[in-house]
Amino acid sequence: MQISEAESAVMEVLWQRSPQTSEEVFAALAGRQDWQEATVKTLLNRLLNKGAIEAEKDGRRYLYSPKLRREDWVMGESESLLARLFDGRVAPLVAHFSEHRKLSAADIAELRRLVDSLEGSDEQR
Amino acid sequence: MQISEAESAVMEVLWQRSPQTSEEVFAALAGRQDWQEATVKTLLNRLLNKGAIEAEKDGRRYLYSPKLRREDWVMGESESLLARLFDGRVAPLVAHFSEHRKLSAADIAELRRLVDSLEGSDEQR
DNA sequence: GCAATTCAATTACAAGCGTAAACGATACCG
DNA sequence: CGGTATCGTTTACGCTTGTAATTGAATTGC
Repeated sequence: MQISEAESAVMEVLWQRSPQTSEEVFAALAGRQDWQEATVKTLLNRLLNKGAIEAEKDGRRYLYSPKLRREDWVMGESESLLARLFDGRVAPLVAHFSEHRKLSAADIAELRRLVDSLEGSDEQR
Repeated sequence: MQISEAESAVMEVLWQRSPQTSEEVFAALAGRQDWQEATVKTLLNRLLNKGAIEAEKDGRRYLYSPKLRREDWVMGESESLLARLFDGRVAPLVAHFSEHRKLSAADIAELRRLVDSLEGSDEQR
């Protein structure tokens, strides 16, 4: 499921809360993206055709909800990036950030806590 | 500097070794991407226009070299993904992978080594 | 020197994307 | 009822991308 940049902004709104009408989505987007309402409608339609969202009729309007789960999308995007840039593994990405001094002490502490907890409940076989 | 998917395949070849002629790039790509030579030339030209590579005349042909550094490109792509999906931080990405059981024991060990070494030489202020 | 070859540069063309306006059906107000 | 507002649907349009073929300039083999 290929979601474009603009489409993903709409998805984020629906992931936050759903179902929503196109007008609500438009309102939620205002400020961040200053699109015309027509633009939002186009994006909702494209997402519908892709099967990323679904629409339920409510009187004369529609209520839109995600079908694609954010989890799955995030995982897909992440794995794709890791595959293309880091041989598919997470550690080299972390290493790359550290080599470029992009890790704060807080980041490192957070990573440590994570790693600690992972080593605790390991042995997944 | 925006590099498309197809263009990045060409960049990877040039990052591996440079300078190279268009024919060498084409040869290096064969198998992975089965493009016509014309396609490779188009991509080289687009990269030239974008300023991502440079060409040095060598008789009647050109030798192409990267101008954009892989490091910088990788960092840009990575930061963009983190910003869009993980609030700009690395740890949540790692957490997401672990929650979805995408981390092998080897990955975890590698992360631990990394974190250990980072905590050693810390205090960057 | 002229034909054939070889490069790079130009042009092509369909699909996807960002960004909308226009259209058409329906519902509501008076 | 008939005009008007309100939705969703269709159409639009320029830009990028993937994928090439064509053209034009230069070089090299006879």
